[in-house]
Amino acid sequence: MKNTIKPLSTKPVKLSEKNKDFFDLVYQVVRLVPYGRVTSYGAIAKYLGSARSSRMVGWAMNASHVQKGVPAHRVVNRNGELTGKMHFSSPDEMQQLLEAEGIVIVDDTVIDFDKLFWDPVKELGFE
DNA sequence: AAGATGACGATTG
DNA sequence: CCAATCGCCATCT
Repeated sequence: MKNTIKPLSTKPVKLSEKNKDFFDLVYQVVRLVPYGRVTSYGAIAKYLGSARSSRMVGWAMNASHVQKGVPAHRVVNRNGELTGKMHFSSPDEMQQLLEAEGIVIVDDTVIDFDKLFWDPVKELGFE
């Protein structure tokens, strides 16, 4: 799997305007996740109005690692599992970043996920 | 052009 | 509770 966004490449960004918007929105929402809290792909998808396109959120996150200020480690799946840890520079980086924020993780799963869960729809309101 | 893939999620058996 | 399936939709091969 190659990155679609290659800012350092001669190849231009290969994203349509529509997707660019979607990516930006995802980044913005993720950036709003408070320190020590987490959210899910589905929650973001729902907030963006595409409740059934959580996979696209995951895809957006895949490209987010080239962005700055996007705490991708605060985004886990609906069970609080660190499903995207393998996509970090180091497989353990995601967990370490979360633990550094006081989040307890056991077996790649966030403990008290329901308490730490930050739902953009609920916190920011529906648009 | 067609089928496979995936940082997902909900449902069903 | 675990496994199989389906819906979703941009990308990749």
